[in-house]
Amino acid sequence: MVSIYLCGPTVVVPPHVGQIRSQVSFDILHRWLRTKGYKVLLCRNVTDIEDKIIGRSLSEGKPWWRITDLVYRSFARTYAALGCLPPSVEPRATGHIPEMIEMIEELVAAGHAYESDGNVYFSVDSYADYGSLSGQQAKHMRITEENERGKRDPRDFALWKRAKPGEPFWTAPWGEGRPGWHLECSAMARKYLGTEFDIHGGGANLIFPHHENEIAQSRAAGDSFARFWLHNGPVTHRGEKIRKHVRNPLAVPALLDRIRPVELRYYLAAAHYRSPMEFSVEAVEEAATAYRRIERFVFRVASELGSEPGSALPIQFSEAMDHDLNVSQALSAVHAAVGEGNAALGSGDVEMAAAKCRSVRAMLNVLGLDPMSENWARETHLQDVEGAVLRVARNLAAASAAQGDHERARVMELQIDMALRKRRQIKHSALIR
RNA sequence: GGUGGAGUGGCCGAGAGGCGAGGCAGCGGCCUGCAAAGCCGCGUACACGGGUUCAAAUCCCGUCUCCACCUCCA
Repeated sequence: MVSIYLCGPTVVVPPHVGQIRSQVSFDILHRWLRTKGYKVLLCRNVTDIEDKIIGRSLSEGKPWWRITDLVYRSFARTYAALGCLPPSVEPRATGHIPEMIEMIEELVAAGHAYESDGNVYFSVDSYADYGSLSGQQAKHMRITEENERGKRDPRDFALWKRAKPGEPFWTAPWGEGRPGWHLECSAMARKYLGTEFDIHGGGANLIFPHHENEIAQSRAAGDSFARFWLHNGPVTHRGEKIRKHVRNPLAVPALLDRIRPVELRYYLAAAHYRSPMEFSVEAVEEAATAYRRIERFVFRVASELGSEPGSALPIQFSEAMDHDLNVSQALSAVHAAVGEGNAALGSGDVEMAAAKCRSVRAMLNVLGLDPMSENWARETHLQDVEGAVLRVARNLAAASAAQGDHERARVMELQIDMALRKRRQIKHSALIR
């Protein structure tokens, strides 16, 4: 059994590509561990109370829970659309206030935290190993000047934040307020995974301060906490990090109106999870072209010979996956099998073609990219319909031409052409915006 | 200022001392009534300058450029 704590979303605005990349990366880890025969206990939190949520709530005049509810659903739909397996547990911060208060009390009792004017801070000085994950050293840290009153050390961070007038609050021994972000994860990890677990994952941007602070809190409270840390690389766009905005052109729900989810997943999966990625229209289109070749092979074999998914994986594939989830290299085994399968089809070796197809599907299944899996079925059917309509239209045009009605044939061809061009345009324009 | 990471052929993107990952695009060929699809073939790339080594994209030293983090950001 492998226990994993994965940092989930702060549900304030719908997911952007960077957040989705993180989930896809860890979904592949999840699938690979399962493939290797491990049971996986995956805990992915939802941060549903936080400054920006309160900010949106106040500026839009909606209750905070209405915003988090809507945005949570957007995340859930997006994860599902991209074929991410659901976590074993998905705890919300606001559902675990008692556990958090209990942990804060432990930290206060142990001398690692102190109360100051209704806030409770973690005392960084009290934890000797602070900085061990990120390599950050206290003496070099930049210090911001705002709101430091009440802290003994500017680096100390909040475990409990006193509510300002009009803000949502919960009642604790220190008064009315809400938990600090970092603490949520420590408390929920302990509740669902115990005091020691195998892997803690998240985006590299969380290493400092979030994960550093989690370690400090949990260890100071006596937990061993995570044995291994995995961080996925950032996604940039036009040379910069993708920022969260309510109206974000790279919000995934909007992208999915125009990009097939499976192609977005292929694109995000194809680079090594730790590499930085520069998101661009061209790169996604290239990835999509590559995926479609794989997909065509699978559909062709399935329609001609039928296909059930295989389970045997080529050794190159398994070795690549075992080597720190080298999906790029693993995909080269997929492409090799597709090429061999197509060649077998060409030479009429149906046994070989069917075998290669099983192999391809087994590999793609590990990556969550099997075109015949349930995930993509709806999309696949739509594509089938589209293909069928197109074939009929082309046949009609050809028939008209054969009967000598070239005028009519020409009109039909133009109409088909226009429809295809329109489809392409929609795909492109949406990405650029 | 500190910390972490990156610079690979037209493009995307692995690799990390010796055999040119793979994909996309391009070119040539095969197949096909044409086209599409498919198959086969075609590339001496590793930011720059030094060094180590029989051998460097890979190790060492230096330089440049870029990104992320040091803000409740995946």
